[in-house]
Amino acid sequence: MKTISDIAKMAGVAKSTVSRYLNGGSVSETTKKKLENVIKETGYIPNTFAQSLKAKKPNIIGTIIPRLDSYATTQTLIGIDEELRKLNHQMLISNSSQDLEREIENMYEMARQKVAGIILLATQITNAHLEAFEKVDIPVLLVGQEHKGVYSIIHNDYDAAYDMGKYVLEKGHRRIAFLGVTEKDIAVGVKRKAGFKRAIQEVDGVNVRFYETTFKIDDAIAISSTIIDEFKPSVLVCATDNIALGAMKAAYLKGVRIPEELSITGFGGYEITEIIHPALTTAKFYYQDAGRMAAQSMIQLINYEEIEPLIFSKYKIIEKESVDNL
Amino acid sequence: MKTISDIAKMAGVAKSTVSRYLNGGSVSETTKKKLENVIKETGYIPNTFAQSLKAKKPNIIGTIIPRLDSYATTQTLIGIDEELRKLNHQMLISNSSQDLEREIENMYEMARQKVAGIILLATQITNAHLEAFEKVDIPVLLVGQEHKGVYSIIHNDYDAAYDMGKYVLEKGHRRIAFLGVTEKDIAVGVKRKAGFKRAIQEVDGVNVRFYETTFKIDDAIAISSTIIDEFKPSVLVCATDNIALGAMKAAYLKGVRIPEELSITGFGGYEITEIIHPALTTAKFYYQDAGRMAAQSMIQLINYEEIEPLIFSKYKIIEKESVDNL
DNA sequence: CTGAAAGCGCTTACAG
DNA sequence: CTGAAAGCGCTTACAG
Repeated sequence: MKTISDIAKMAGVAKSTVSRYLNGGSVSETTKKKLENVIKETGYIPNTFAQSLKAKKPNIIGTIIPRLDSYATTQTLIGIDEELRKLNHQMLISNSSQDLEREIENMYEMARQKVAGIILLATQITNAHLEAFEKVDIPVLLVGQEHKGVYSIIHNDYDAAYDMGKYVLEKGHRRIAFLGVTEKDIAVGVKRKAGFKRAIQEVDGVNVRFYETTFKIDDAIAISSTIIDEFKPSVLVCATDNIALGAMKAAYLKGVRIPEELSITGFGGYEITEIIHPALTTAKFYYQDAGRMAAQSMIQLINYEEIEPLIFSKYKIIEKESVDNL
Repeated sequence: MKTISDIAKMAGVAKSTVSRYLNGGSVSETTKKKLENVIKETGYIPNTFAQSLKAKKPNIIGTIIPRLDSYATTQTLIGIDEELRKLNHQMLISNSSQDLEREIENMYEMARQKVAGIILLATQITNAHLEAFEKVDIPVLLVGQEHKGVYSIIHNDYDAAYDMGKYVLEKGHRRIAFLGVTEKDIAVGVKRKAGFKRAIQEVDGVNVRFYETTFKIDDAIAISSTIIDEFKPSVLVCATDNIALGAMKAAYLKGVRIPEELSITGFGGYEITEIIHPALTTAKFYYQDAGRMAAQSMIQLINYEEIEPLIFSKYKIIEKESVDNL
């Protein structure tokens, strides 16, 4: 691999001249031509490490994700990536495979690589996280979860769940199962349940039961099957679209018709929910938008601009065919 | 931000001693303790750029992807990421958003960032690609497409399509529509069609028509609807699972029952194909495996070991409910 | 075990 | 417009 010195030597000029040429400084036409040729011939590519060592502000934003095989994650990444590119910044992705320790390690690793800031698609915030936020000494922005003292962009889980609760009640459902996830996940496990609960509490005569599962479709299939047998709800409100897909599969396997015998709802608004039949009624979150907002906010943070500590991304109840009007 | 000099000064030792401590060299117990404390207090994080400038072999492998919102892509990435981690290497992802020029730029950008090698989840290989492969002067490995003179890992599209063709023929189908994609995509557009065609040619009395669509579900819905009206095939062989999902949606919208009135098959083996009903018969590709193989091959390449120029990833016809036995 | 020094490949004032 | 020199934050022989 050629270095700037090689190029300088070959062109018969000083390193600094090459550097100036590369960075658009003032260079005479003749040396410009010479350099152009030498660089083309050699296929010279500057070493970013050496550049960054001297350079001004780094322009790489680190994004840490819990997993890659999730619609919400990839959509958010697309939003971040596109917006950062517009703002002349680069995105570095690091996957922690749902391992909280690895997530922490990744933060330190990124700090070492001198990213300008870190966007964390968060699931849980532990003390080790808070300590890392302090130590890395660069802006950190959470997406999907909020935490006191940390800039956060969240989906409006509570309101969305409240609206979803109201919606199924309006459709006449009174025997309702809610299939949620662990409360360690504040956004999905706590907020969606709480918003839904509040809607239920505003109405009398509702028979509601709460269940818990994981984010995995297979687990959702299994427990949904049990719920259908045990409780026979008229509607099954699922905390994510994937859980809802599992519930639909369970219903199908048991020969229970949707929505005639069982209504099902989700949260997320994954593309697939519109393609399947019956299409799924769900609370759609705008992940790409949230990603774009995250990118913008991060750029503001690294420029020392003030931003809101807590930003809500919007949502919408998408009414499809999976809920029966009783 | 503290540097190694600051730490050295604070601990009253030389920079080299700090460096040795950090890299597990021999350091006395006392200075070890001292350093430990100073580093903990200051939250010192070494600058990777400076490290890499000196360092031996870089351990970052660049992966360039055409898009993020694709099951095949994310699964392949997971495989690469996991395997690289095992082999003590890091993955850097760069998304080209289906823009071939950006793909090329990303290659040069990665070379500049001194990645050890580049894994390209390829769609098309142009001359500009070949030129970039030369210039970056580091190992390049294609996944999903093959090209003479370039190390490639491909799914066995041809054989899979041949098997799929045989399968639908065995099920008694003789009025067959094949819904493919542009031939610019050698793997999906050319190979899957060619393998299928060969199977068809081995049997007499088959009425087959070939159609073309994009990778987008919406386009597949539209054209499938036309195919159903115009040609009334007994089976619609789709070049990807997403296209098949679109076809299923089209059938549903028209009230055509699957598989009784129309059989449908796909390629890919996306998770969702098992969840929907009827579950989709498809040629499953093992994307995570392919990703793992890519990671292993890349590590061999950067260590100057010999590898096969063309490696096939395996596949399997997954028989589900979407094909009728006539 | 420890330190002084050279060097990795760049950039950036500073002279000329 | 151009070059010599210092320096970015590390690592790595080489002495001691």
